[in-house]
Amino acid sequence: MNRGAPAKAGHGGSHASACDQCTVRHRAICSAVDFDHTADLDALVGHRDLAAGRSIFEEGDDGGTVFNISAGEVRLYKLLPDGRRQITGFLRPGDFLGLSSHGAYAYSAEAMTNVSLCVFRIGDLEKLFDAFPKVRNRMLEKANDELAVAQEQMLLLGRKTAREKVLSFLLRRGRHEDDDGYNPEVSVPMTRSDIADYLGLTVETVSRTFTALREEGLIETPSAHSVFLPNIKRIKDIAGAF
Amino acid sequence: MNRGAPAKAGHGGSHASACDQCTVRHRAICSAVDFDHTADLDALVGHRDLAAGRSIFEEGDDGGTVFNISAGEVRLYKLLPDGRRQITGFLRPGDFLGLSSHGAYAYSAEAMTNVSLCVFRIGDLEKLFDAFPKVRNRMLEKANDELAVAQEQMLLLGRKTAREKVLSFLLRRGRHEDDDGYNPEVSVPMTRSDIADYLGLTVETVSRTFTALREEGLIETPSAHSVFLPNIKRIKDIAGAF
DNA sequence: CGAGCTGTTGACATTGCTCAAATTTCGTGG
DNA sequence: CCACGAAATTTGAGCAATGTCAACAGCTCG
Repeated sequence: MNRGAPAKAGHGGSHASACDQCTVRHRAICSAVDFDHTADLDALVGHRDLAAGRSIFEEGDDGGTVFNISAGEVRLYKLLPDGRRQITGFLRPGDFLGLSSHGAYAYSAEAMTNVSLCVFRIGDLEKLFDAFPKVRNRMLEKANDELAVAQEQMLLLGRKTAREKVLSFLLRRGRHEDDDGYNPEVSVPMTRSDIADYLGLTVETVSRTFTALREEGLIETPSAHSVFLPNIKRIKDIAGAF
Repeated sequence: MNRGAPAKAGHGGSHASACDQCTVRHRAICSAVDFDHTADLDALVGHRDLAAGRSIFEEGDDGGTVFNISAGEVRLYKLLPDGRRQITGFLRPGDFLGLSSHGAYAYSAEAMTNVSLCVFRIGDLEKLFDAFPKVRNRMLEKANDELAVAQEQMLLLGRKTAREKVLSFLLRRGRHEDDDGYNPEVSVPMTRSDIADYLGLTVETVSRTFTALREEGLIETPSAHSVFLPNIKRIKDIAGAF
C-alpha cells in the first residue's frame, strides 16, 4: 500500500509517486508507454512496500497480480516437498514478475532487501496492452530474453563444475547491461546460501570454491559480499563465457 | 523446401499444403488466426523438410527466421567450448522455435527424426502480429509457459538426484497435455545420450538408473525406447512431482 | 556379414555432499 | 560505543553419488 510513500529500502532507490518520475522506467516494461501518457499508467498502478525477507507471493497461489520492482532486490525460487530449494533468478529494480502460467504462480518470490513494488491487476495489464500495443511487444521481448537466460542457466546447472559455476556467476554479476564490457568490481549482496541454491551447490562448496579461487589469485575478496576480478579474460576462459 | 510435399518423417505426421488442413494447428500459434483467415497464413509461410540429424540452426547464427514444427521431433541444446552439451528441450509437432534474443539464436536446434517445418521470416511474423493481434497474445502465453517449464527444469538440474531426474523425465513424457492424467505407457524415442544431456547426467548413469528402477519394480522396460509405469503415484512421491 | 552405433555393465576415481565445529560478521539493546 | 547472541561464513574429515575409462553385447543398415 503506502501509495506515494518513499521507499524505505536500504538500496538507494525510491519510487516516485508518478510514473513520469520513475527512476527505473527505462528498464521496465513501462517504457513502452509514451512519456506523455504516463498518467494512464498512474491510473492503473498500485504500490506496495515490503520488508526484507517477506514473501511477495508463493508458488501455487492464485495469480492475477503482477509486479514491477521499483526499488530493492527479489529472489525467485521453487521448492521440493522436502525443502530443497532452487533459486531461479535474482531480480533488480525495473524487473517484472508475477505472470502466472495457468492461473497459479509457477514459483515463489521473496524480498531480499526492503522492496518497493508497482502492482497491476492482470485485468488492468490487459487494458494497458490494448491501449498501448507496444507494451505487449515489450513484454514478449522480455519473456524471450528471460528464456535465453534460463537456457544459459540450464547449461550451467547441468554441465558446469563448481568452479565454473561460481566464476560464471561472478562474471554475470559484473557484466554491464548495456555494452558487453565487464566491471571487475562485483557486488554480491546475497548470502552464500542463496548463491548455493542458485548454482545447484551446497553452502560449503560455494565457500570452499571462493577460498580456492582466492588462493589461485583468480579473485580477490575485500569482503564476503564484494569480489574483485583481476583478470576477467582468464576467468572467461575457465568459465566457458558467463 | 519441398513446398507442399508430404513429410517423409517416420512419425506419422504430415503437413498439409494449406494451413486450414494442418493437423497440428490446434497446438500451434497459428490457431490464433481465425479458421476463415488461414489463407493469409498460407501467403506468409514457407516449408522445409529436413532429414534426421540435420541442423535447423545453430547458436549464434543470425536470427530472422522462425519455425513451426508440422511433423517430426526436434532437440534444442547449448554447447560449452569443450563440447559438453546441455539439451534444453525436446519439441514436437505444433511447437514453435527460433525467436532470437538479440539478433542471434540463443541455442542450436537439430532434427531428431525427419522433420517438416513451417518457416516464417521474422518480418512476416510481425505482419501477422499486426493483422491478428491474438497471435502475439498466444505467443506471449507460449513464452510464459516455456518459462515455467524452464524453471521446473532448473529445479530438476540443480536439486534432484539421478533417480529423481529420470523418474521426473518419465512422468513428464507420460503426462497428457490436456487433462492432468498420466499414460503409464511412455515412449522414449531419444537415445540415452540425449536423455543424459537433458538431465545433466552421463549416459552410464542414465543406463544404470534405468536398470536399478527396473530391479526395484518401479518401471518396466519392454524395449530400450518404451517404458511402462506400473505405479505412477509412487513414482510421483519419489520424484517430487514431475 | 561386418562396421558402427547404442546400450549395458564393471572397476575405480573424483567431485561435491554431509556432519561437525570453529570463527567471523552483524544487528540489537544497553 | 560496547557487549552479546544469532546468523553467516569458513574449515575439516569422511563418505556417497556420480563421473571416467574400459570392455562387451545387441541392433541396424548397407
